[in-house]
This record gives sequence, C-alpha cells and structure tokens, in this order.
Amino acid sequence: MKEIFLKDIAEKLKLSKTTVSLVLNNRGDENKISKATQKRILDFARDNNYKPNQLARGLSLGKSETIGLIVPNISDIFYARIAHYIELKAKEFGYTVVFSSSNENAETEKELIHSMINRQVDGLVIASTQCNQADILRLKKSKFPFVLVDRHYPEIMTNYVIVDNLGGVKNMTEHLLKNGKKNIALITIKSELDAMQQRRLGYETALRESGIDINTNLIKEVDRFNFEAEIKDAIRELTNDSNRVDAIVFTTHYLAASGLRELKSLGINVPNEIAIISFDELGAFDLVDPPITSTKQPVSDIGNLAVEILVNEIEKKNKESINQQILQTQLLVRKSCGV
Amino acid sequence: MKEIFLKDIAEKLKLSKTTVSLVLNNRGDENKISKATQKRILDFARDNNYKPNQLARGLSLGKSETIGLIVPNISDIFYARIAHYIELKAKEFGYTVVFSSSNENAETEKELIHSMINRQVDGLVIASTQCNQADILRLKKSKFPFVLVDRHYPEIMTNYVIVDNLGGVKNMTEHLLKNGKKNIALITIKSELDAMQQRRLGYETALRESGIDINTNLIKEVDRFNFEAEIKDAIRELTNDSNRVDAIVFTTHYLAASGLRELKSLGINVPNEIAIISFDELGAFDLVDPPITSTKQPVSDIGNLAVEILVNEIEKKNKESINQQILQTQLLVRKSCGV
DNA sequence: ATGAAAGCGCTAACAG
DNA sequence: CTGTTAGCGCTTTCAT
Repeated sequence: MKEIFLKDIAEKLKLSKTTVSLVLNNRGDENKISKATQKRILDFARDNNYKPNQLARGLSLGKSETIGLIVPNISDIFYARIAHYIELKAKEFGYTVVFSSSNENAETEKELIHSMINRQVDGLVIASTQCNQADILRLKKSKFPFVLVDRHYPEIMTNYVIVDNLGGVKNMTEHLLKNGKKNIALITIKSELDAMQQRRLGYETALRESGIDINTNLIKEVDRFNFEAEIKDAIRELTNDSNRVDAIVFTTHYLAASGLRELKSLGINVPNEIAIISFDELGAFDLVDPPITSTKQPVSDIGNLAVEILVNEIEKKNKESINQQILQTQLLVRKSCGV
Repeated sequence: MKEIFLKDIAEKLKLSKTTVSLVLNNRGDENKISKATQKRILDFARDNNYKPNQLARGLSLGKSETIGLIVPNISDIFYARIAHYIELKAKEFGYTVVFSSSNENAETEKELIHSMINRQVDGLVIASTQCNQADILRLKKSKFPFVLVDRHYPEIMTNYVIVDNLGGVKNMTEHLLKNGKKNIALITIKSELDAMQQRRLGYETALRESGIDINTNLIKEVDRFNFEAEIKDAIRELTNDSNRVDAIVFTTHYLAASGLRELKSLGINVPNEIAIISFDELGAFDLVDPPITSTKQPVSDIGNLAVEILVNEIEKKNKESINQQILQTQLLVRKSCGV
C-alpha cells in the first residue's frame, strides 16, 4: 500500500487536480461538479486510503489547523489535565495540538512562542511564566491569535481564562476562621505572578475583613525551584514558640504536600495542632492522612473555554472583541481543618 | 516588524536564494561561500529576526523535525510524566513533539496514527491501546520509524521500551509473603494488554514459587472504564467470610486509590486487617493514610530511551536493528503492608 | 462542469 | 563561490 497523492487520483481518474481537490474539500456542490464525478473521486480516495499531506496543505492555505500549547510543565497534574481538555476540545474543532513546556523559564517561553509560530500554528494557548510581558505584548501587537490560561498579565488587554484566585483563597481563609482558627499562616510561592499575588491578597482580605491584623511573620514565600528545602524552614519557624500558628493556607498543591510531609516528620498533629488547607488538588488528597480540604479549579472549563475563544479568534467569527473569563473555584471540605 | 522571507534576504543582499539558504543551514563552509558573504547573511537574518517557515521547509525536505506522541491519556500522571521527559529529550535533538490521547480506543488510535503521519511527523512514540495489532503491524511493514513505550505487542518485532512488569509484581507479592501474609488477592484491569497479563503472571509466579495454589476467587479483573464501581464489589467479595484475604495487590495506582477508598469506607484497617500494595504511584502515596508501598517505574528512562531509539531510527544511524529495552522497577517500602 | 497554471516558502541538483 | 531552475503536494484564480 504505497502513498497516493492528489495528482495520482487526478491521473487515474483522468480529471484535473482542481476538480479532485475541490471535491475532497467538500466544495464539489458549490462548484457544480456532477454528483457522478464526485462519487468517483470520493470512492477512489477512500479505497486507496488517500490522506492529504498537511504540510503542503498548510503551506498553500497559510494555516496548519494546529494550535500550540505552552505550559510551565506538562508533568504537573494541573497542566496535564488542562492539556487533556484542550486536546479534546481542539479535536472537536478539527485542530491538532502541539505542546511544549517552558519550565518556568521566560527565555524558553520566548523561544517556544517563536518556534511554534514558525511551525505555523494557527493560534496559541499559553500558561505563561511569570515575567514575559514583552513577548506577550509583541504577540498582541502582531495580532496573532492567542489566549492566556491560568496566568495572565493584568496590564495587557488579552483574551484569558483564569480563576478567581483572590476569591478562592479568601474562601479558604474564611473557612479556617469559621472553624475557630486564630493564628493563620500563609505559605506561598515567591513570584510576581498575578495569580500568586491574588492568592496572597485573598488571604489578607479575609483576615482584614475579620478585623485581624496581618502579621507578615506568618507569610512565607518560598522559591519555586527550591521549595522543598525552604518549606522545611518555613514550617519550623511557623511552629516555634513565638509564632504558634494553628492553621496554614497553602497556595498550591505541591506546597501543601511538602508542608504536610514536614509537619508529620515533626510529629505535629494535623488538624488538631495545626489545620491545613490547600489551593488546588493532587490526585489523592481525599486519601491523605488527614484528607486535605482543598480548592478545586474548574480544569475542564478552563480548557474548553480557552479553545473556544481561540478558535473563534482564529476563524475571526468575532472581530476584535476581547474575551476574558474569570471562573469560580470550589471548596472541597475534608478533614484537615478540623471537623 | 513584519515577516521576512528567504527571498527578501536574497533580494536585499543581492544574492540568490540558494546562497542564503545554504548559509542559513550552516552549509556555507562546505559550499565554499566566502566568510564575508556568510557574515552578511547571518547578520542580516539575525537583525531582521528571520525565521524559516517550517511548513515550507518540511515540505521541501520531506521531513518536519517533529515527533508524534500517542498516549492513552495525557491527564494520567504516568503518561504526563513520560511526555515531559520525551519532550525534554526531543528538544535536545532538535525535535518538537505533537501529542494526542487515544482514550484507550483503538479506532481513535488508528486515526491518530494516520493524522500524525499526514502531518508529516518524522517518527512516532506510541503507548498503544490494547488491541491495535493491525495498525502497528502496518506501521512496521511501511518501515515508518516508531517506538512503543509502556505497552507492546509480544508477537510483533518492534522497538520498544517497557518495564519488567512480571518481575515488578512478583517482587511486590514476595514482599507481602515475607511480611507473613497468607491469603493474597489481586485486583487488576481486565485487559488483553501484555503488560497486565505480565503483572498477573508476576503475582501467580510468586505464589507458585512459594508453594501456594492459585485461588482464582482471589483474582478480580475490573473494567478499565467502570473500575470505580466494580472495585467496590471486588473488595466486598474479597473481604467476606469465605475469602478473608489479608493482603491485596493492585496492578495500577488508580486501582489502589479506589480500593483504599473503599476499604476505608468499610472501616477496614489497613494494614492491620488487610495490607495493600500498588504497582505505580500517584502523586502523594507517601502521605496517604497509610503511606502506600508501591512500585516505581523509571519514567525518565522510559522517555529518554524512547526518544534516543526513535531519533536513531529516523536518522538511520543504525540501519534495521531493533532495539528492545526492558527496564527494572523499584519497590518503595512504606507502611501499607505492615512494618 | 472541468482544466491549466501559478504560487505558498524552502531546498538542492546542476551549471557556470 | 554563486545563480538558475525545478520541485515538494496542495489550493485557487481564471479560463473554457
């Protein structure tokens, strides 16, 4: 079964490439090609398992029916799940997805954006690293279709699908307050990322609205690449005599996992001595000892909306309109904050 | 900053496209193009941010410097991690990766293989669904470069990178035996997949070698798409009076998670009443109550080797040789089998 | 209702 | 050392 090309079909059927191409692209009727001819072409193509060369097609059309996905790290379950939904939705629209991880590196992200554009992706879904304003801005200026997910730049007017980070963490903190916690700490990632700033703000807002002063000693920012080590120090400080926290809010799942690991190794009882709560989930937070109360992000909505917005923009169904979605999170109450 | 093409460079510099193309592909020296000309071209290209259209390049070259990755499900942490390593390694070799999930559906997998080939990927890494011998065989016949990971077809001579499933589960079962367990059950996925058969065999081999008869009542096969419900029944049966198992081997992580969930809801103490052990890990198995003893797969090796083998084949450094790798797993002993 | 021919942007014989 | 030319496989304008 050797490869067969458009030209081959035309020759065998004694037709022109034009006719064959038209029919194969479902434009036979609109070009008044006889039903009989259409059937001959379609049958022959099917029988010989004809598949167009997408590279040639893309080159000719100026588009590739591919969308690029750039995430910080595809092996982070959160992004893997988003990728999954993006892929499903993209397939519905007839697009394939190409992906790459930036590994939280702005330089890598820049290269990826270029590389993907060179590969003629029709649009981009980006969960951007912290500080890549420049390239995002350039992308916007060039009117290249793209949509930001999970992370956005408040200063740039772009399409995005994000989550209400402030509201989510505010909820979490209030949940702790409601459970009688008095001295609540925050462990977060040191980052310019708006998402992280918003999460911190959520924590602060909840406290402030309850008339509690912010104690900056209780806010620990750890380095994203060195969090395992730094979190140990953070936990030790938070649990020493001068601080005596009774609850910790973690702004992301792997911080919570690390934190809990450390609390356990210190022999501290969760939730009796210290309650914990996590933004975002790991696979088995319900099985963990204790089951961790956490905030669930609407991953499928994020993926679906991102693709819908992007495809809309690519196909310019709506011209020039900017689409910004801020989705709500959901608090899953388990045992780690007391009953 | 508008787009610039090869032709533009040639015109501005009053050179031919050939010269420019040669230089840009680092073949200036071998074609004896003067250093001066080379420098002019390189500088101009850099200053004007020239990036070749990869579609055109691919069409002309007959290759795209892209490799396709097909997995059952990218949101399964195991495949997400493999994808991560594949991507890293591919980048080292100058390849981009395109991915898709087959959702365990052979028909989808077939389409994906074709679709990727149409998109002119240079090679494929496939974690195949259970029963797609036909397409894999066709792929082999057509001499298209590909390598199977995680799952393979024993009847087909292909490149693959898999794990010693039999040995892994045999180890797990022996670990249970060593800990004094007498009545060990197996919960696995109902599947023709060789990997799953091997895991079952590992369990049976361990028992047999210890002189224990296989009791088929203690082997439960659940449907991959309906495992949550079926596992409940399985657990109930295994824990009823006639069976009285004291340990359960789970052949994959999500089965273990579901199983543990059910055991807990039944108020059964793990590991005192029933020990459990899992092939493969979820994110936080060390934090689970109790920490789950499990078998860790060498994910990074799988990804790295797969890409190395594939790129070798694509670039035909070694002609016609078949490369089959069976990697060893590692048992992480925690608390779920007793101390 | 169908065909001829040009063109998408790049590479590569071959010529000089 | 550099240019001419054809061609990768497909789409599309313009004829007929």
